[in-house]
Amino acid sequence: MTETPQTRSTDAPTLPGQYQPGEVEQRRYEQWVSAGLFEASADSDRPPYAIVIPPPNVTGSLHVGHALDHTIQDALIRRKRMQGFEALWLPGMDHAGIATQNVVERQLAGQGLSRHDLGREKFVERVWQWKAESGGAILGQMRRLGDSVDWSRERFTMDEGLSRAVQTIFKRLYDEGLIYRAERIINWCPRCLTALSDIEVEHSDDDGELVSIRYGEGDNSIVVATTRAETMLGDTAVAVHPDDERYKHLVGTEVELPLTGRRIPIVADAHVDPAFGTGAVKVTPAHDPNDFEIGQRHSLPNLTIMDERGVITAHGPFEGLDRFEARPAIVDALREQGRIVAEKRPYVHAVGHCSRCKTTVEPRLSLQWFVNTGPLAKAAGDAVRDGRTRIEPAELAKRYFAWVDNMHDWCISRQLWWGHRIPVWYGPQGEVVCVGPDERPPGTEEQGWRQDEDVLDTWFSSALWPFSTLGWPDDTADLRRFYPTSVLVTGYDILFFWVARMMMFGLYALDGRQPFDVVALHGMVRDQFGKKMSKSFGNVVDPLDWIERFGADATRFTLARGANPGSDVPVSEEWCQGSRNFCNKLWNATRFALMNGAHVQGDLPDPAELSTVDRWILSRLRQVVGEVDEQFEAYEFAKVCDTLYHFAWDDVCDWYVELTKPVLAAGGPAADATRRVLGHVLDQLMRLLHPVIPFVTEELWIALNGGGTVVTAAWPVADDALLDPAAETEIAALQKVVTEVRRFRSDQGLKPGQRVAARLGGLAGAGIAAHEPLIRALVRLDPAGADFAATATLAVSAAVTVELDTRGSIDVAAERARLEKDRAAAEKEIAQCRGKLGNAAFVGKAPEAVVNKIKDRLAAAEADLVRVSAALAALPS
RNA sequence: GGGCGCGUAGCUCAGUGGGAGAGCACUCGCCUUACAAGCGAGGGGUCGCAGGUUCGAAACCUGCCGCGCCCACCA
Repeated sequence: MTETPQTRSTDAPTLPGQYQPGEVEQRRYEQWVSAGLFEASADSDRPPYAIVIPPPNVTGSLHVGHALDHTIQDALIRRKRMQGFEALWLPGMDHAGIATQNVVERQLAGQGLSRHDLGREKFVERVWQWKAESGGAILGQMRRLGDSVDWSRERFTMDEGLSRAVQTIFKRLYDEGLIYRAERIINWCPRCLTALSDIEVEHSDDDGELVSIRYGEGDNSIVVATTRAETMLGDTAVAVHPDDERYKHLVGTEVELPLTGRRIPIVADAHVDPAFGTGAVKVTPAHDPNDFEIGQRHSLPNLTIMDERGVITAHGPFEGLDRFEARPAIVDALREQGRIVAEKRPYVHAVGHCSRCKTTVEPRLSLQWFVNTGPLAKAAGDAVRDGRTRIEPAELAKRYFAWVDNMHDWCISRQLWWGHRIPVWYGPQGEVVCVGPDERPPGTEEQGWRQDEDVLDTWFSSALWPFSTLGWPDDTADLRRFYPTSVLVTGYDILFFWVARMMMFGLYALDGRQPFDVVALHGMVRDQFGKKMSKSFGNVVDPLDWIERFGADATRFTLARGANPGSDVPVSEEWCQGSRNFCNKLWNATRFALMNGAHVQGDLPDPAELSTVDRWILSRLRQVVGEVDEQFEAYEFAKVCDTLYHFAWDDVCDWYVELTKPVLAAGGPAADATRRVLGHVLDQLMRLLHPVIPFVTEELWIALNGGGTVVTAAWPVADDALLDPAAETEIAALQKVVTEVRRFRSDQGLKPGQRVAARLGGLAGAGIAAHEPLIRALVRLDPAGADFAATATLAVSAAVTVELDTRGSIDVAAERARLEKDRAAAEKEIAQCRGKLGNAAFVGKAPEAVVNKIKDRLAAAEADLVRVSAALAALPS
């Protein structure tokens, strides 16, 4: 890429000709932090506005999805801060139990070590080391992004205070019977060697094979269908539906289980679907959740035939085989005995995988801790139903309800070392004691007491985040002031993982007070074709890379500009370049202002003393402030960006700045007034854009104001006194003339610099007579002299005509083609409007405003037709 | 299997009952003294298909086709 700065020697700039973000950003960020601008106070009298950051995992560095998440939060926080709220954005990180442990275990594996080689204590020490490195990198990235977080309140889920919160709520739930220990079938990862909750399991459709196996002999035999033949070693029954006539005579009898010699009963259970397979199900209570339920109902033994690594432990020829080796081996053995009745392969069915390592999950019977989610989930659902918490966009609330209304109990114990250890001690006499945060263990190891080896699911501590970070369980000033937090910003992908659980625990711990008033959900960052980012695809964006090349502002603007509520955000390098260009546009507009002596000085002049052009831009500004406010309140960040982009680029740069040039050049009081308006408009524009692109706006705002900081400058207020419809109409008419003349010049190949003598007619009729000098300046028209010889007459509107002396022949054919196109368009419009107005049903039923609009359109089209026809007739042949 | 959503310009997406839009890409012309990371002008869409409701449908309803996501213990 060759991007050579081009600075003109004729410039005497206050600012360099191009915006260089790198230099500005780091300097400004350090200034903001050292000035304490991001620190919130718990005892100011401003209204509170608080956001707790979704704590990034300490598993690595921030990706572009975090950059999106942070940009949105920072924009919300910065705007509220400017609006005079006591704005707290609380930063922190998550220990991310299984994920982080996996990262460190992989590092160890690189050295040929396992965590067991180090032992629990050393291993945990090692993870803390990793946390320090990774966490440091993350904090650095947040600074580069410009996150206006309160660093004095940074938290980590394994801080002492947060660990106390964990222990406190565990004890409370335990004492109330909402946490219990039970032997259940849970999701087990044979590679991570730990239990997983339902949501840590991803289902995918995998190829398997469905085999039908004959159990027993002759008339008393029964055929079962299964995709998991290897578990037959652990079968303790066969189940059929109670109403299934085919098998009624067999219920209560026993069959011999092949390969084992064991005899197992045939039971009737309503769970069985008679229409599926053979209508008979092998029952393996220790290795299948449904079978476990059946086993419970029929008092069947639970026969475990696999160890924690998925290796067969049942005595016999298959002992020692991995579960995936055992399956074909057992099918082969059964086939040799002639017991395979039918095979169907491939048979596609849903299989669960560990969300961390993708290993196929094994249902496993084991003793684990659970949260009884019933009452908690009910409360979490109700809080959204009754509006205490609002989900944005509202459509996603359906997913939330579907989840909380059907929640299973939550398995919270993990056979890991990195995390909050379960605060339960077991005594020599079988005692079980849950220890509260300020209590001592009930006895020593020497006395035969030992603490539960397991740690808690990482989501247990993150579920407390909105209040543990504010000091709960203590009644702190922060908690009183900032809870409930104002809004939670996160991706829809963790609506269940995290949001629902924060709702459950927040409502429980704080007596029905919701953890946040609003949940604002955004989507995932994708590439420019809407494809998911993945390393194998090579389309992953590193936010730091963009920040270095285009600036943090450009990166943020690119993300915010794609952020429609709840939907995915496509980004590309080209778009980021466009954002960088936008920042540069702002830079140069300000540079122009400063070069012309425009900066912020006192209050605006009275509107009566201002030119139409000045009143027009102020009116536009007023409208933009209103729109942006609405869009911010609706979390429509893409629209905020779009509105401001077009206001800045189209209205301010392309029109207002161009219109001010002749005025400024002329000097005098008019120029003074315009300078003040230009300074004001840019000042307000920087404020409006500051939440999204904080750095460049700070730099330019300071340049315009001669000091201070936009970080705490007041957010613009929509002032109706600035609305000026008359000025807007006038400038629209002016724009039409200018555009039309430019169109002609372009079509005719007239060089942009070439001056043309012209006579403008009908400006007074259009109410823009006063703007004639501006129009002439913008399209380089000179007054017509004595030797004026019109070679083209442009009919710009019904009123306005422009006669041009091009001193040469014009391209008549091109102009005719253009006019005929216009005529066709006008005729079509006329026919359409007349059709409508001739329709009695339309005129009778449509609202009057709509009918009037059609009438106006018809009148305009008719006038257009007259004008175009006249122009056509006037064309030389 | 259940649920949700999407299909509008080459690409990514706004638009949700009354004249088809934006950014990027594309074409043409320009170093016009803020900005070539720029300026001006322009081309391009029977709004997935088929019915229906309505004076009027890109939008509302039904069906179909195509795509995506979430949830799920049918072996």
